Amino acid sequence: MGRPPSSDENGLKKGPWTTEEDEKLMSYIQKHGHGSWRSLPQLAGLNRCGKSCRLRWTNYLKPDIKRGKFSQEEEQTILQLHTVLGNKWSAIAKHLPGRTDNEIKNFWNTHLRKKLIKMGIDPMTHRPRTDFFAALPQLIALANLRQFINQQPWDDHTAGLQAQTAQAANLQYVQSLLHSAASIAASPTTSSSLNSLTMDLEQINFLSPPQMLSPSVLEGNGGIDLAGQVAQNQMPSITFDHTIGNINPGSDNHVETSGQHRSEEENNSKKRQFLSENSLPPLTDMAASNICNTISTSNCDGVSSPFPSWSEILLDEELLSEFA
DNA sequence: AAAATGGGCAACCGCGGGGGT
DNA sequence: AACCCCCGCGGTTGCCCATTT
Repeated sequence: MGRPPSSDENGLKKGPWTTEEDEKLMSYIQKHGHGSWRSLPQLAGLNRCGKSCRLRWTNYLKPDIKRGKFSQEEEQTILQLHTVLGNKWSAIAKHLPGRTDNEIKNFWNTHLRKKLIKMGIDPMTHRPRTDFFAALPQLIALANLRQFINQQPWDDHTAGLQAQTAQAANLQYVQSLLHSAASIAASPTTSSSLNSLTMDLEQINFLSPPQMLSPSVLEGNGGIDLAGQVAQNQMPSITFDHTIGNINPGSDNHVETSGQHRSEEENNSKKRQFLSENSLPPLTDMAASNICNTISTSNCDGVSSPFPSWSEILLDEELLSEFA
């Protein structure tokens, strides 16, 4: 597979095209049209197979081909169309004048796909990744960290740091669990998995607000006062506050004490609601509403939505840098 | 400064569909 | 109906260049 030697068994040239070859092909097609690709090379005086000529023409030499970086509008269009069409590059290319299927495919594989993966989104399903391997790095890091901590002869001065580090690792783990939970909540078939996840959350017994770990969080500056709570040997507890659709860690106003009687079912219901509210919208739905106007931010009715689309969020560089 | 690594892009390959005989 | 030819498509790979070590 891939690019073989520079000529095949018939002596036909392969590999990169020279300027001279390009000029021959261009001038021939401009004069005569391409006609039969099979017979074209001979007629044009090229030592190439017809297929190679066709590819060179359609992917590179055609006059209406737009070159250069993809605009944000084009990126959005590709993302939206990909949610509906999948890897139908030629179908996607029809909606992007001047772009070839090959160019779009390359752009997807080298940029957009990686962006989605970086954000924990499965590039094929456009949903948050739930597979074990997606969370593997966090799990390995957590395991290594635990081992490392256990091996260290901690003195008093470093005890706080140890606790903070352990908390940080736990936070990362919880975030990965939340990520999984969000997608599971979006799936109606996995209530048992949801239960096990919420149980996991209960066992860990604390978690961060849905923001990325930052020094300010660790220092309790605008986040949880982890160091303080650890120093007091307290664990912030989870509160599911659906009035703000968020988790409130540790705040006394929201802490559910064991004295407060709430049935298990009610708790589970609230957790499910939280997970559901915090899950990502199904991209296919977004696409279905946007597909009628692939570039505009308007809905099908022509009414502009006050909310950014999923793909718009994806393309927000500031937001992306937070995930980096 | 040199070597290693990674990313981006152009091009090739195999497969499948459509049309002609 | 069966076969062949041509074309288009999606997947994959090698080369080149930039960046990192």
